[in-house]
Amino acid sequence: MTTPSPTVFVVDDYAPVRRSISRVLHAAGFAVAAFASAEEFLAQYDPRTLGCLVLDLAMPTLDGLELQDILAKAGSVLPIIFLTGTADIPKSVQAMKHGASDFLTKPVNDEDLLSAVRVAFEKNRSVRQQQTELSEILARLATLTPREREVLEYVVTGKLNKQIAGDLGTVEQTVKVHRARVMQKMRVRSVAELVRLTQRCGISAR
Amino acid sequence: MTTPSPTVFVVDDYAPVRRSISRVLHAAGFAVAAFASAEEFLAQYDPRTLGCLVLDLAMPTLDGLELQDILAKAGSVLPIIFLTGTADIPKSVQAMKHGASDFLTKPVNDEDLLSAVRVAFEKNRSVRQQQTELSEILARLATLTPREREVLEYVVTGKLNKQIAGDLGTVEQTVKVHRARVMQKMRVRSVAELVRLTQRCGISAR
DNA sequence: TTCCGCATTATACTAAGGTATAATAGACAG
DNA sequence: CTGTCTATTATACCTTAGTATAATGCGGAA
Repeated sequence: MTTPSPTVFVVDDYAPVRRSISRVLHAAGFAVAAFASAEEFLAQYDPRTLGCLVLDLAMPTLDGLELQDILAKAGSVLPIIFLTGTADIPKSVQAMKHGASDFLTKPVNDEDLLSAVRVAFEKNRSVRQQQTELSEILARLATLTPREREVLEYVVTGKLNKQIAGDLGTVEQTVKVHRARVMQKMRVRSVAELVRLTQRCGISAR
Repeated sequence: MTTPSPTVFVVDDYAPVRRSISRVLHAAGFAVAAFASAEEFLAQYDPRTLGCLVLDLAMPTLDGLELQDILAKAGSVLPIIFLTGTADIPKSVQAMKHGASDFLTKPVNDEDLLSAVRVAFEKNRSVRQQQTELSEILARLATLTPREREVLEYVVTGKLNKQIAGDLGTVEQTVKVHRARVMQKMRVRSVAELVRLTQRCGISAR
């Protein structure tokens, strides 16, 4: 299993634009993969790939905004740089509201494009970093038994062992055992660290 | 000292637009304050006022984007809904990147405007809510002595009293005293709660 | 100088958390 | 049916944390 290398995906139905953009990006040292339609891109795209997407707004079948929607619903965090030849303000605003990294107009200035791509790469790197940390935490959480998980939630709200025991209808010693396993499985050595971890994944919202 | 009531601020250099927009908003039950220029608005605006700003993009002296900049630098969280008669994509994108709540085109549909204003009001309400909570926490932090503050930072990283004492070059009992005062002044009863509070204001970033 | 806030230290005790060891019991998979 | 996982409980002991009380020293403000 090969990990795909960071790539700029270019999706535009107009071949000269694809070529021109690909050339500029390639000359700047980026790996580029160009597609003539959103469908082609979706068929090829490996979500694990780092990078960003340079996306034409107006395309025949699936347009840019629709692809943005599809990717978002699929949980993608690939930053999108839109390109458009038409001056459609509402669409640019919608794209930005939905999290587009940037929105450029054709003909696009080379430096603007490269700068946008660099920003997008950095965003992607940072989001992936956070995702990695989050999934590490979730992996640890997954090793907890239901009871341990329950105890965890009480612990991070600052409850005492005896209170937890009372609420769970058991005794303090039982709670201590679960609690010790929680600390061990979550790989922390203090309640403070535990609270930090769990804060990052929405636990303990009470 | 009267607390200003939630208001839609309208800034547009063209009187008919001001009137038309004010009328629509007023009819929908919003308090409205209209200004013919960014300067006039700045002279009158009380940052404590809740609401939002409906702002014309192109104006003679200070334009919309510049006002957005000024407000942002002043720490304003007043949501801005831009209005524009021209189809300038780069400006719409810049406005959105800089945190505009929405960006509408003239002539603006009444329902679009009202809906944008409602969204902006809600954003403002929510941000203010968070600001209030944050300032409450900061107020408590401000009551800590330098030493207590120092101890706080160690506590929320999960350090033991003896470790803290060692690092601060003092003894455990001293740390206990400071620690007790910290818990009292921050009005929490467990380390978990303390970590929660401090997480919200950037403390303990180590 | 005197009062007060701050930091410090000490003694003493209580409460709570953490660890080790061991045993029991139900559920479920092989 | 047997072994493993999970949950439970108990005993015992040690480490930390929390609290109360008291006292000392320092530096700035009145």
